[in-house]
Amino acid sequence: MPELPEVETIVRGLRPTLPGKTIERLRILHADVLRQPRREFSARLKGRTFESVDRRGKNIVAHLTEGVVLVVNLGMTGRLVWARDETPTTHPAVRFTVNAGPALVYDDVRRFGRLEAMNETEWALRDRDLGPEPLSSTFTAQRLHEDLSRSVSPIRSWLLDQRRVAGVGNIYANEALHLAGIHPQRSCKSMTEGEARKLHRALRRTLSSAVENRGTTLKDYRDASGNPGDNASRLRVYGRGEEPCLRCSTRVCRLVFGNRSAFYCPSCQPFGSGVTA
DNA sequence: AGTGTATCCTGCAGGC
DNA sequence: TGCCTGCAGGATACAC
Repeated sequence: MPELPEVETIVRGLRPTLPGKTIERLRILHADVLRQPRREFSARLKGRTFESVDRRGKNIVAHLTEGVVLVVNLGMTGRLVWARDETPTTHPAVRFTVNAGPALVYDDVRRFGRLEAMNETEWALRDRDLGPEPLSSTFTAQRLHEDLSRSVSPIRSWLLDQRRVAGVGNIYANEALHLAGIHPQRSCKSMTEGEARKLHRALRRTLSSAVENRGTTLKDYRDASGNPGDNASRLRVYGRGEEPCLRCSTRVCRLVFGNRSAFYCPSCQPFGSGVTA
């Protein structure tokens, strides 16, 4: 659910309010969202003060005093929200009581999300396994083309692999491939330099415009204040199976592989040429 | 190395 | 109304 634009929106919402807050108490209502024993999680965080909040891929990364790093991956339905009356939390899993203002609540219907408190060294190791940030200057069309040339995976599967590119999920992978005119099952190494450049541009455009629209809310996603995003109406193919392509009116197809739905326009994204390269 | 499959969970929509 | 099935934005472990 929450991909790069949604996590970025949450982080931007937390930035003005979270730093300076000290965790006074933690209540763990569902320990299965923790990646470590609950006592260790609590001991590392209790009494620490938030200093900054960042995003890495789909992870919220909060830095606290004494070198403690809180990493939150929201899974499908996770939310990190301030507990206020206008944004009721239906499935709270962890509640952080802070020294001033409302509590910070990790709420997650399906509990696929994960939280972990670690030190800087542990975080550096985790960070190293993630691919480049698609909106950063280190992510170039040339690098993308080189990386693609080493894989025989279908391009959609490759885009979802967080070790290749960090932050892309099923919605934006499908959207970017449509914008780039590339079939989701095309093999990575069949990608020409021109196609890699198109895909590079499509990824950046798709993700940055979704950030501007504060993320895509299909059902569950909410920002740190509990508000939905505005990007859902901008989706061109995701969730639009059987509906006409907004570009050419051909019926959008739905295909399942890698255990996920892929949506594409067979006319704008032909499987066609270059497949067996 | 890569892929398909199952798994962790709950909720919702659709068919009967 | 109830029951059943399939589906959902993610990550990971397993066998092959």
